[in-house]
Amino acid sequence: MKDRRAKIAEVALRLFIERGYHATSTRLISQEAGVSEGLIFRHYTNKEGLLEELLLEGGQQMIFEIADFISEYDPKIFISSLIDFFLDISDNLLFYWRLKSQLEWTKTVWEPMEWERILREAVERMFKSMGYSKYELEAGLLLESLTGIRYGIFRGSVENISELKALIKSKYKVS
Amino acid sequence: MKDRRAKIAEVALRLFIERGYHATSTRLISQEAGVSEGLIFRHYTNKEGLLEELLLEGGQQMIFEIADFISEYDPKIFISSLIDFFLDISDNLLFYWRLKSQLEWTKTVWEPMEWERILREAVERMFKSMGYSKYELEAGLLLESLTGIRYGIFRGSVENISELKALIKSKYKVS
DNA sequence: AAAACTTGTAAGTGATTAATTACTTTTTTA
DNA sequence: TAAAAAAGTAATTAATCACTTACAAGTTTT
Repeated sequence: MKDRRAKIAEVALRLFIERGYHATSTRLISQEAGVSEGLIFRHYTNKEGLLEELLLEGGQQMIFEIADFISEYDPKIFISSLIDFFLDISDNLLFYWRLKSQLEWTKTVWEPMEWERILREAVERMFKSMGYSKYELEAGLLLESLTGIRYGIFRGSVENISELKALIKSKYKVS
Repeated sequence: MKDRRAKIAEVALRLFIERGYHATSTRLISQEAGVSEGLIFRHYTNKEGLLEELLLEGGQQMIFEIADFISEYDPKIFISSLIDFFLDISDNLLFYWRLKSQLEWTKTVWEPMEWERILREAVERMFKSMGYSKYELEAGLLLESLTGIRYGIFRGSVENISELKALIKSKYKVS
């Protein structure tokens, strides 16, 4: 094993999602990662610091992923891509999505991350260009709805994802 | 103080929401409730039993609340009431909503509660009676979207709740 | 009012927690 | 290649965890 720091992060992310942040001990992380417990604190200031880095790392990955369609000028393609982004949950983003979902409920107010602000602005711009008068409201509705549906997928209460995607796209007349 | 059992439940519910279930110790609950720690275990088998009773109690309150519109035959009134139910978050349901939201992320698959099944069936029935061919899909879309928006309200990312409600209602032509 | 039962507490229990210590090994730099 | 820095560990720390015990006080039943 080479990069043990990365191994710790990888294992911690998986365990935080499977068991929850507070229910995951540093001892368990070290055991599953095959390193000593002290090494965790050598690389990260504390358990919370480890969590924060995971969130930061995931956030940067998100910026990278949304870059594909964020500057798309065709509203149809943009919105269609947005829906795909939220509901086709790729393996490399799955863990980040779940971790973020989990953490949103411990804090009273969740400060939106950079990628969330970038995305919201882009969606608002798009609805404005499509001639919607209440474009901010429309953007909020679409984004929160898609978030809710993604939660539903995680929860196991959404079955026909592809059919549902088609339905949403038809409502926005983008396919 | 008379009913100390109820006091324990009340304090525990508040703390579970403010700090999360795992981050809330039985010691803290007892201190804030003004009782001995042992009394918690006199009334509840264990910490998890306390949590389960809170969920059960809240679930029964939910059944009581949805009873108001669940058997409404007019689709316009039904859907309008449904939207109000999800987005006008009354004080007596606020804690339950938040607790449920929080817990959905520790388990891999969330078994829907009784009130959720009752509600979903009713919404499907309603869309069917309105002539929607894909009534199950439509019900799912509306319910998950409303859940997402409610999450957004909790998170602090939804501002104009009344305007947003009006927008959704206009999309379903129910007001 | 005596017996039976419920409700309450103070003081513990062993286990587990995140984090630190003192030290060794490996890698990088000068 | 010698010195310095970084990466690693085993063992331990004090604090906290959920929960129990042994017993006292209050309430209901007979």
